Amino acid sequence: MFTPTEENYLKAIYKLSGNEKEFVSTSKLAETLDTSAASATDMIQRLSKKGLVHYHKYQGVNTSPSGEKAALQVIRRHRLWEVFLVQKLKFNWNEVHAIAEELEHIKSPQLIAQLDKFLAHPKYDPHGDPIPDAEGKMAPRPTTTLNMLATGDLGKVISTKDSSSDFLLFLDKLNISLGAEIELLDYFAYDGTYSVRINHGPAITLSGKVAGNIFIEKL
Amino acid sequence: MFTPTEENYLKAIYKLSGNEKEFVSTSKLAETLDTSAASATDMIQRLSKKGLVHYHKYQGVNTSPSGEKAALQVIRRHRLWEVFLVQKLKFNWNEVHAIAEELEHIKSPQLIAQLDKFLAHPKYDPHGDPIPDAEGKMAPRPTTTLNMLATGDLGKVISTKDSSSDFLLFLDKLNISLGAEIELLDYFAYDGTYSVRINHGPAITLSGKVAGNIFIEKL
DNA sequence: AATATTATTTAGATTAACCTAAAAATAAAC
DNA sequence: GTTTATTTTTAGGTTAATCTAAATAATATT
Repeated sequence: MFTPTEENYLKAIYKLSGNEKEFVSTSKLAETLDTSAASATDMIQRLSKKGLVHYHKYQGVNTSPSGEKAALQVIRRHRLWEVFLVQKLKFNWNEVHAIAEELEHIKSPQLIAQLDKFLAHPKYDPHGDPIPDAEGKMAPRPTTTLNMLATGDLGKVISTKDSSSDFLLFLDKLNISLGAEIELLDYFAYDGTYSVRINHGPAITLSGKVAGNIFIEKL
Repeated sequence: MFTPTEENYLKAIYKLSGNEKEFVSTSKLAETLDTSAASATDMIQRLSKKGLVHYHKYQGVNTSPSGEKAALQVIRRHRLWEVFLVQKLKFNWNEVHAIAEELEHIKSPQLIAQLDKFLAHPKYDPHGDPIPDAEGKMAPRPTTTLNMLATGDLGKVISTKDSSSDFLLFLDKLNISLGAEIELLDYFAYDGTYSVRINHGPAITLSGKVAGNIFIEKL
């Protein structure tokens, strides 16, 4: 079907282009995949020839319907493996991404079907990201981040926007996990920081960057 | 460390050279790995330069100590994944080999350590083959096959010599699984077949080929 | 609007893993 | 013990995925 590299490009293009199906620039894609712009151009052209992406020279790329379908399969596999690693193998949520990056390229449909069954058909991965079903359908990603709340609002952490190991370890240190309740006490325009209470604990300060990477369901 | 292809070659060389550490011919290796003799020579020379095999032009190859260690790690990963697939994901023993061939190349030592723990440190895979521990040590492979028993002997099935899907499905049909008790009733020199009783059931006939691929512990 | 800067693509090379065909070495046959 | 057949190696080429450097297009600046 597809090589692991092709799958990685499709996934990255799909994710970067977002809900609005915006066109993704070669440089953005190359940076995401930690490769050169020349390599990205090369692969984009290969994917374009296979009809997996829409490509306009110098303008950017987009997944085509078939490319999106392929990307969603990779994302499904990735997220199911992450659930397995955390729930069954007892990994911490910051350790699973790199391993799932490898596991996601094993394409046996039976394997994924049985894994999904074994995990009791999970709907979200350990970072709160929705898992596409076998047809590629999944729950919408949340849109509200902690920094969008008004002073005095109470919210529940439902997913992380950044799932880098560093960020997740930092959240661990702050005792912020999925399901945690966060009350926004105050906003300081001067340095863009937030004063919050986590699980009804003492007031602490969060940077704007951190607050912008925590998806919240308003309560 | 090693590419998946390098690992496949090391594993094949290790297995083909057996307990006696015999030298393996290029053609045998190429046939096993379903590739050309030229490709095999190519890879043998690469592995030799890296000190992973002992190689004498036109004579054959052998794993060196470092090559053997690498091969045992791959075999360990392969067999652990097979246990997972059968015990946890409920695959039949004939379906797991191909999938484990892919999973075995994921090298995260943490992943394997946690998987091993999750599976409660299994000593044997679903075909009865011993699983090397983290240091590469494992139980010896059995030596007695069903066709070595004497008339009237009773034995227990402890592993399969051939683990091809076809053979395993055939054993399923005969109701022969690991742990089954087999009594050798008679041997017919004329066509090399055996009359046996499986789990104290009715007498049936097995070919010499089948009898030679079933490892037995004499009871 | 012309020029400078940045982004993108093309050109040309490299590496791993393969292939076929030809050459060389070993083993088998007469 | 030559000759023939087989096995193995070498030579040369291909594809996927990468790279750097050069060329071209798009964007920003003055």
